[in-house]
Amino acid sequence: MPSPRTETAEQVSSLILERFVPYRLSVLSNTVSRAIARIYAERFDLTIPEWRVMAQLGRHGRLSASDIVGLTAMDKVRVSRAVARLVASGRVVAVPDETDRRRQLLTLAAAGRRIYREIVPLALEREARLLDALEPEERRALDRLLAKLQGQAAKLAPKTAGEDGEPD
Amino acid sequence: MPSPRTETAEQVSSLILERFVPYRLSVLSNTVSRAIARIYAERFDLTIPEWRVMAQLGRHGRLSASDIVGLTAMDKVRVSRAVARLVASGRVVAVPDETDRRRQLLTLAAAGRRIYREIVPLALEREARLLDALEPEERRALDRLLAKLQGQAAKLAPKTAGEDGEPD
DNA sequence: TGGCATTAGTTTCATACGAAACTATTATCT
DNA sequence: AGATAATAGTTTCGTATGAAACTAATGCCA
Repeated sequence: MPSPRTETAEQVSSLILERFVPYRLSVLSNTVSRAIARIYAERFDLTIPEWRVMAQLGRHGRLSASDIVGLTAMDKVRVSRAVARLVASGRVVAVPDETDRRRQLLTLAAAGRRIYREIVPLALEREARLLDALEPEERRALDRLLAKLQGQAAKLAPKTAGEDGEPD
Repeated sequence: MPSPRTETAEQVSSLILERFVPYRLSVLSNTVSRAIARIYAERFDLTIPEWRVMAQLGRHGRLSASDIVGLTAMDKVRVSRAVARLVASGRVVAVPDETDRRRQLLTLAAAGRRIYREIVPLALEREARLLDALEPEERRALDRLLAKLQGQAAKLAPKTAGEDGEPD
């Protein structure tokens, strides 16, 4: 492995895509996503946005859609659609908030809780297998790097400190 | 920052999305992507697949579409569409390969080379700004971690050791 | 109280995506 | 050579995406 082009922007005007961090992040993220999305899709007929909504409801109990927007870095359109499907499939219950009739309070239905309890260990196991490639110190380093990069990226990004989309 | 759940799969059946590495990778990748995609889109009316094709042609000179598939982790549908647009916009020239008439050999046209020379420094500058948040040793660590994780993720992934898609 | 700005959430619309099917050409096997 | 498999690349088709417009309810301020 040749020493990477890490010294700021030297090696002027030569760009090797395979070493370009945004590209590598994109490829990695998508490889990982596919591996994990299979669990949700094949075994539970869940999309990733649906899974994220369930994860938040499973952890926090009762939330409005906009709470979930704030928690998941998904935009409200995505959340709205995910919630609609979850309600349609009987995995989530929505009850109107009587103190603010624009809002609906969402909770996992029994079927949703059942699935949630099944998925969580599978998801954690996948994550563990991914991290198997790393030493313990490397995992801590990863944790720190992800946090730092996310903070920096948010500065460079436009309004929508978005989520899924197009990488590079 | 609480010590992360890195000890394999302890803390059983508790999943906090904000700490879940696949999720964090997804959010980061997409935040970075948006920041960078803006350059391509606003200033050059280029999509990311088009940019990737140009990056490979800019570096390697003359390639077939399937060469690019092999180099970019994009599937052939995406490459095909990107190439079609690049040819339509006069940025890439496609000439039939006389020794194998299924193939077309692609090169950057003059307009494509011009754009390529303009984009490369901008892309590298964005990358540099992202990495500004890291110390030099951290950048080296990032390089290593990305490589290791990509290797491991490829093992867990299905056939299509894909690219863009849906994260978590 | 009335009116204007906000917020919650949905719908519309144009675009991107990729699996699968398809066309055309080349490779391989007998 | 003739048939079958494999490869290059395109098209089809159903689905996902998000910006922008929209509906409905609430907040704010004079």
